[in-house]
Amino acid sequence: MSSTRRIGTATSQTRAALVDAAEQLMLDEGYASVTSRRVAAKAGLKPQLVHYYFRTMDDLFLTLYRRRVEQGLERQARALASAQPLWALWEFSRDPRGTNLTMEFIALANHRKAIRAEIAASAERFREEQLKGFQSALVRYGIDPDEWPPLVCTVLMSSISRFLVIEHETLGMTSGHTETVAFVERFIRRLEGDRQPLP
Amino acid sequence: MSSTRRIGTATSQTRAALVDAAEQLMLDEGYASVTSRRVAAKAGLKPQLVHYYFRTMDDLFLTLYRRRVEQGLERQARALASAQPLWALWEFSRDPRGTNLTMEFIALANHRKAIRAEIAASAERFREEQLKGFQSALVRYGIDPDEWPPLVCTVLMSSISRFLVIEHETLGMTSGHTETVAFVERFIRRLEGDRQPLP
DNA sequence: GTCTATACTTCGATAGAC
DNA sequence: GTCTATCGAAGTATAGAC
Repeated sequence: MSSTRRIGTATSQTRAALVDAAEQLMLDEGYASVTSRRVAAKAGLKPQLVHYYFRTMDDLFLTLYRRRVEQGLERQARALASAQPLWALWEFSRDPRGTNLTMEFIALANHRKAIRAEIAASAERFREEQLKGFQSALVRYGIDPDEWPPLVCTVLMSSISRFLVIEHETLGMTSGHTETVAFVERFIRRLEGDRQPLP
Repeated sequence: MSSTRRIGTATSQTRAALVDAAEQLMLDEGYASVTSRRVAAKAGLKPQLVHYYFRTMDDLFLTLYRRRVEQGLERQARALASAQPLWALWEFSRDPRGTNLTMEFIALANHRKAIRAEIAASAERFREEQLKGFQSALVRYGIDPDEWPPLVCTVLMSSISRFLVIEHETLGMTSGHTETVAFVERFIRRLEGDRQPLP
C-alpha cells in the first residue's frame, strides 16, 4: 500500500513541534490556515517536513485531534469524579479553548470524511462518560429521573455551554449571556450548593 | 478607491447564478470549498466571472450572507407573529438548512473580519426580534419573568436547537436527541398546547 | 456591459540527497 | 532517519478584448 518513503518516528521532537504549531494556528486563524506551509513556518521548519512526518494533512489533523481528545476525556473524568461534578463539568464545558478547537474540527469535518467519523466517535465517548457521571450525581441529589432525565441534562449542559462560548469567543456577542449563565448556575447551586474553591 | 474596472449589474442573472452556486457549495461541502473556480464550475461559468461580479471572495460571501439574513428575519417574524409562536420558532430554529449555513459562516468568521462583524450584527438582530416575541408570548401565558426571563428563554431555545442540528447533520450523532426534543416540547406544550397544523 | 487571457501566489505531495 | 529540491494543481485577482 504505502510507498517505501517516509518514516518519521513517533517520538520525534520535530513531529511534536509541528502538532503544536498546527494547534496554535487552528485556534488563532481557523482550520483553513492549517496548511503545510504555514504550520512549518510557525514551527520554524521547512514545509516539506510536514509531509515527512505526516503522509497527508488529514494525518496531521487526526493526530492533533486525538491528542486533544485524550486530554479532554481525562479532564472530564476528573471533573465528573470531583466533589461537585455539576459545577466542575459546567466549568469544563465553558472553557473557550476546548470549544473553539472543537468547533474548528466540526467545520473541518464537513468536508473531510475521515475526520468526521473520528469526531462523531469521540463525541459519543464524551457523552457516554458524562451520562454516567450525571446519572450517579442526580441519583445522589434525589432528582426524579422522569422529570430530569440524566441524558437530557448532559445534552442541555453541552448545548448551552457550547453555544455561549461560540457566540462570545467567535462573534464577540454577549447579549443574554450573563442572564443565561446565572439561570443555569441557579439550578446547579440548588443541587450542589455554592461552588467550593478547589484545593 | 476602487479601480475603474468591473461593473456587473445587481440584476444580472449570471450574478444570481453565482450566488446560488456558492450557497449550494457551502451547504454541501463547507466554506472552504467555496472558491472562485468551484463556484464557477458549479454554475457552468468561467472562474474569472466570479471576480467580475464580486471584487473579492469576501464580497461574494457577504452578498450570500445578506440574502440569507433577509430571508431568515422574514421567516422568523412570521413564526413569532403566528398563533403558536413558541412552536413556530422551535421548528424554525430546528431547520437544518438554516443552521448549517450559519455554522459555516461562523467558522468562516473566525478568519475573515469583515464577515465576523456582519454576522455578529445580524445575530443581535435575530435575538432582539426573538426577545420581543417571547416577551409578549410569555406574558400572555402568565409566566413569571423572574423565574423564566424571556431573554434567557431565547438563548436556551437557540442553543439547544443549534446544537442538536449540528450534531445530527454534521456528525450524524443522535444519542439523547429524541429525549431532549421531547423534553423541550413538553415545556412548549404546557404553554401552547399541541401543535396545530398550519393552514 | 460582459467575458477571456493571463499573472502571480500558495497549495499538497513526491523523489531523492545527505 | 532526517531533510531539501522540485512538480503539478489550484487559489485570488487584474488588465484588456469583445
